[in-house]
Amino acid sequence: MTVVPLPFDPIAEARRNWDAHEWGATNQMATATAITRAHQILLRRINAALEPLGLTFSRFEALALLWFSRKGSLPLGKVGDRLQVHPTSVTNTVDRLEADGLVDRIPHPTDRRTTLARITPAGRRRVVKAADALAEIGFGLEGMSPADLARAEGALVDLRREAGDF
Amino acid sequence: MTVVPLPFDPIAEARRNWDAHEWGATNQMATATAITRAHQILLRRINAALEPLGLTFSRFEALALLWFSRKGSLPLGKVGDRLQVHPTSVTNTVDRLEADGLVDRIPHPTDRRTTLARITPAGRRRVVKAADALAEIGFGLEGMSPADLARAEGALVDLRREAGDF
DNA sequence: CCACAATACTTGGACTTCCGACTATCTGCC
DNA sequence: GGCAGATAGTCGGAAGTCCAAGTATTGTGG
Repeated sequence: MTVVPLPFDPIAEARRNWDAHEWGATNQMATATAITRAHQILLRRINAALEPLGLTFSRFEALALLWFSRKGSLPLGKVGDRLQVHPTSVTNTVDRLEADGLVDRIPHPTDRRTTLARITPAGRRRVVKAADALAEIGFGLEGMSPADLARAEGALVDLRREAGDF
Repeated sequence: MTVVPLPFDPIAEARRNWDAHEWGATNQMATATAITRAHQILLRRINAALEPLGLTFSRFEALALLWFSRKGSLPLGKVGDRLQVHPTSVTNTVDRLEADGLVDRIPHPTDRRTTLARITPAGRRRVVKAADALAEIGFGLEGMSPADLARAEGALVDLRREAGDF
């Protein structure tokens, strides 16, 4: 992908245009754009760091969740709730992790509707390597000062809470 | 999608686990997760608001960019630079906008390699409606206070700049 | 106790994004 | 002038996300 620095901040530019046309909600527009761009940057860097390990960010998130879980397994639905993704995305993610032998599906002991995803020993080894790789690149956020990290995280708490993230 | 509030902040939880395993870069991990979740929330709300208009967020961004441009047209490459997306994504987006009659492709007057995307009158009408719809929902950021909007935007400036956004 | 509703997951389809590879065109330097 | 390399865009394929719909199982109210 071409990475050619622009001679100006595109968000400041958008702000001017937005105000000129009196479209309203300019501050929200600017913040939404900033979050979108930040996410694009993050995801590209993180996925690039995980690519040699045969993982993507979403697979890593799922794997880390299982790794942190007490029994090393969780119902697929719980995984979706925690990662805030659609059930079909969980199916897809677990399919791929299972194909790579990092996870397996086992039946729930009492509820036959439910399937558990369980991290395998290979999965545990892989997720540790991936965590190292991500820590190595500072999760793609090396451009941010500690103060900015805290500011960004804090500013987004209310949005996540109001949206039902917790 | 199921939206079941969790009884705790998953990021605080991840922070504890991360620290317990001494994986490093905990602050970056937390911020990266917050940005990822915020983006998921945003994108869902914005696309839901645009769906009745037959648009998606990426198509809207491209359309708005053309609408703001002086001549109502831009080379496809410029669109990609401004939106920070891959050239193939621009091809895809413009294909769909063109199929809906909101944009057309015209040759560059002097450089025959280059194709311009030009917004049509229908495109101009549509983008105004879409901007109204997005302002109506505050770009999906109604959960954030004005102070938090500014904090988030400010905290992400360095990341964008360092990544070549401008 | 049994029909109806809710829950858990999967399948198929649409959309966006990226990468690698390819064609066409322009630019620069010998 | 002409060839090598850069630039612009497209195509095919892989991956992620979502929605709508379908199957299987569990829960519940009359």
